[in-house]
Amino acid sequence: MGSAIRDSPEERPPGRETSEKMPTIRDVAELAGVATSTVSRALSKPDRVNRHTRERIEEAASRLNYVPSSQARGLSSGRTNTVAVLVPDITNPFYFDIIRGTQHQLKAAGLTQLLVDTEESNEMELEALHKLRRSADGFVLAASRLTDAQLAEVSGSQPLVTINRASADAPSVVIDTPSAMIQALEHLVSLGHQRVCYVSGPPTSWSNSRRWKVFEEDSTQRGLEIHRIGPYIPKTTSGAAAADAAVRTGATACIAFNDLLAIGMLQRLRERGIRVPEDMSIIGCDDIFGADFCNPPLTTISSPIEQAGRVAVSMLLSQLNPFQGGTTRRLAVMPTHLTVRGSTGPAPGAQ
Amino acid sequence: MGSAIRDSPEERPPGRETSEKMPTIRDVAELAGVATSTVSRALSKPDRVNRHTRERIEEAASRLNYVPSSQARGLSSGRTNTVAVLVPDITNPFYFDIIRGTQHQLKAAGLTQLLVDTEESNEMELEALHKLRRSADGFVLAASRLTDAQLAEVSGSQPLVTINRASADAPSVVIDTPSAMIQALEHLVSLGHQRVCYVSGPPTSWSNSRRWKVFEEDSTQRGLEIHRIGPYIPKTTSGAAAADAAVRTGATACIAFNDLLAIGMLQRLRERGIRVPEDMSIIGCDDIFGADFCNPPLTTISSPIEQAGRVAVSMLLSQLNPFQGGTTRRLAVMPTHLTVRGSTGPAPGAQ
DNA sequence: ACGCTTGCGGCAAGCGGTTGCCAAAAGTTG
DNA sequence: CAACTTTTGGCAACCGCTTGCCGCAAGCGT
Repeated sequence: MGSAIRDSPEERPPGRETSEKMPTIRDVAELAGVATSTVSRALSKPDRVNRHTRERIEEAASRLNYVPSSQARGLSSGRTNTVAVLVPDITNPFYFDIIRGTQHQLKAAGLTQLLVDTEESNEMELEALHKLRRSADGFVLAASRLTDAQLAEVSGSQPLVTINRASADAPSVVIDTPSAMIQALEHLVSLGHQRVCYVSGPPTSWSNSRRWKVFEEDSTQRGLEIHRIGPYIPKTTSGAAAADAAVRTGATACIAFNDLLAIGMLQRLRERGIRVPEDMSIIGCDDIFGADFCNPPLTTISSPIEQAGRVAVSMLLSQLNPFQGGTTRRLAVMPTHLTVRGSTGPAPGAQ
Repeated sequence: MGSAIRDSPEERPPGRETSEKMPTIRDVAELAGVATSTVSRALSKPDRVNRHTRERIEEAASRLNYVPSSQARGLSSGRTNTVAVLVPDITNPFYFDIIRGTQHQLKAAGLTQLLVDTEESNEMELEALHKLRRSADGFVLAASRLTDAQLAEVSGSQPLVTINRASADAPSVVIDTPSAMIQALEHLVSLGHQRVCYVSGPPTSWSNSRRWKVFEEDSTQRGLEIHRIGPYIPKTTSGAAAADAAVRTGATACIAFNDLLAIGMLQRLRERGIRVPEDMSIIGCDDIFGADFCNPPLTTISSPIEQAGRVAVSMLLSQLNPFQGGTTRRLAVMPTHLTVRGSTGPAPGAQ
């Protein structure tokens, strides 16, 4: 852009009929007979301009079908009106719900969402954070794979909130799996299970370690025999290997890192003729799409995932506009509970 | 921004320690001892600048941790390097796969994806198209709910490609359900079914009418007794009503608009003690996440959904850069096939 | 050695808005 | 009616980057 030629203002290059030039703020100003600055103000700070003038401007704008360029706006104002949401795996239904939540809340605030799939990779996450620095006003990191140090550093330089990843350095919304994990173990124990197994997910996942920790502590306290297998990639396809390993441990019940893994196990066990829940009970985590209609329906730890996404955005917003009331919470804890379905039952041989 | 004060260049407003000013192209130019234009060129058209100079610039850039502002870049170049993808329902697994496909291909091309959920609404779709005109170089409309006229108009003013919505006015990638629909009916007939029912989806969905049309024609030709129920919102929750209605028609087999509906029906039928496939066969459409592990596993029409997303982006790209070889196809047809699982079986009473 | 093509880098004018400052207009007050 | 305050709208300087046009200098052919 930016030709220095200004000789014949009416001259138009031939061709290019595709779309007549888009109207700019200048066009609106001209049509309304005011300066561009007035148009700008009329549109973004309505009180700063006389009502009559404003109406004239608004009419001109709509007559021209004018839409301000968010690019230009961002350039001069410094804000992009965009929030980037980073998820480790866009195909995982768990994140779908988060995405839905963030999308909803962002739209309500008039911001646009930039969705990024980091493919479970620390590097990609870091890179995205870096490259999008200029393009987003803030970030929502769902299940960040960053190290504590990285997180601290990033958080120091740009507004961000994490989901399912507590940190002293960044505001977070965490899903309170521990309490439901205890409910899950309670449930298993009451069904007579003595040998339980935790099927673990990604080693870099904060929730994974958190779930394991609670599992271990609580099971130990209850005097259960505990096993741990994994780590597995949290997809249904890893479920087969997990199922086989689980069977070998001799456990009668498994709690899987997430539903995807649990569902994969269900499929494999069925394939091998191992009955669920008669021979083995399975509990998942998250209550994602599909957990209610798999076979058998999955007993799982339900969490208000979508709400978590919404809360995350709210927290981010209050960080971006420190005024507007709204205490800037550093931590939001979302409650969870055990949803009992068909994949858990009495331990084999229990009376 | 844009204070007119330039008196004391070193003066800095107090506070604002959050993040030191981001480096601009100017800083890089200074550090490398060249003009900003040279930096700009070194970074975007590497051949236009001497190798030695380029290296010096690159080093300076990385030393400063420089990331060009896509906003400013877009403002002057006219391109946003962003493509908006509009889907009717972000929570529908079908679109997940599309999103994944587009995201993948866009990233490969160095573009960013703007995801928009239009909530099955014609108005929202139109509005998004309008508001994002300036923010995106092009659009991918998945299962557009626009009318033909609207689509024609929009398509005339901005680059766009549709998925599952053929149109003379816009390039499209359509999933060839018809051929698989015939496979499905063939499958049912060979199992002895005589009375079949189509469970329809959104009336504004092009694929819905398309599927119904083929269903009707082919069934008639085969001399089957046909029924049609609906329309239903394509979610599992509508499946219950659909199942009840289907049972009342007396049909022994149903083909549902999509898997969501089919899965919902499966659940309801099970609840009512109607066995699938013994008492009734169910066929879905799309082969989404979950179709393989529901109970019973769903016989469905599989489509290369993710690939459709990828192809759509490719077509859009060749529209955006008319050069770069690559015939600008106006239509891509994705093949489909019937995947037989457990939800279909011999017609009740058939020998 | 000279005119010419080429390669490389700089100049500066924008892109389309926003916003600090200011002055004219309008409203208040004594 | 003059002096003073408040509105309201315009001016113009950017925001950070791209790009058309130029000019300088090195490479070339004869």
